[in-house]
Amino acid sequence: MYTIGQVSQLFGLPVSTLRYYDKEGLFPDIKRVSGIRQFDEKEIEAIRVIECLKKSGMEIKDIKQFMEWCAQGPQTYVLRRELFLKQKADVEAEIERMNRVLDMLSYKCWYYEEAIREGNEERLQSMQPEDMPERIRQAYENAHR
Amino acid sequence: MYTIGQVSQLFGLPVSTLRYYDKEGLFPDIKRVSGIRQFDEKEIEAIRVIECLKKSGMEIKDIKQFMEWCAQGPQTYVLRRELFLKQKADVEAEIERMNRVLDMLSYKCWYYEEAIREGNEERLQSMQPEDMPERIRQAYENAHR
DNA sequence: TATTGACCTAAAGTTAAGTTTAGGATTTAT
DNA sequence: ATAAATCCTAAACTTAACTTTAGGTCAATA
Repeated sequence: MYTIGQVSQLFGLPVSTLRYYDKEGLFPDIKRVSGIRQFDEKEIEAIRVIECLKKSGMEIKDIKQFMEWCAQGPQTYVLRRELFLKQKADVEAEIERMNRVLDMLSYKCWYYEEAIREGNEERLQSMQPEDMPERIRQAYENAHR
Repeated sequence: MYTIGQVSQLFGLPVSTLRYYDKEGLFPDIKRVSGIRQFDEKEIEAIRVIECLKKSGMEIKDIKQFMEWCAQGPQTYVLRRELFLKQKADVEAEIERMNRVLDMLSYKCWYYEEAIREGNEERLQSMQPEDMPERIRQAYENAHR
């Protein structure tokens, strides 16, 4: 239903990336008409899943494994569910880590607001957590443990 | 106060990585005693910041730039604050994307639970969002827009 | 005293995920 | 019918962030 160029537009992915994915086996049974790839609904959903699994930290070769499981039918449902459960746990952990990063960034934003106001870091550098505003102290302590 | 090996233990970072960071200019005025690096509180906090900025998507060369600003004193406070504000916005956006990824993963977990229960994907593949359980429909639609 | 363990440098090697290049074939618009 | 746009492959190249290797110094222990 779509050419590689249309899919490229649709997802904002370079054509070369889509060809690379195909070469790596991520579209195991994509159709071709005189050599030209025909992306249909199956491949479109595959791309959504690829983007999702990539952002969840999976490598291309493992995504390929998943695509092969899909081609193998019902006997791999359990494996596929396990995979998604694991990625879900990984992403939840990653979001937690990102929230800690956010706490560090919030603390640093506050720190430089104060430094700008005061013209130096003297007071800030010798400040103990208990002397910080409550919100900042919590961010600081979360980021520093 | 710490040797490179102790810092390596403390942060779970390979010694080679710490040397690499130093070579890339991330510890601009680390002290040495007869060639051996002395990591003190300043470098320890630098490593926490490096980890934070790296996870927020910054490259080593830009982190180096930040370390140079720190060495330049109060005249770069504003630049440093801008930097942290930008990274904070980036991380907030990233967390939003990760929540969408999580929605896709939740949908897929549900999908395979059902597929396992039913032994095939017939019904699931022809299912419209309005026929999905509410929680799943929302995840599906958030992941597919 | 000799050997072990922790430190050092410089330079080469690795890895993943693309991207670019070179050389064609095919399709679409004029 | 011809020119421009879009498609194709294979292979070389790129980049960031490390990691490994080879060769060496130095301090404490057996």
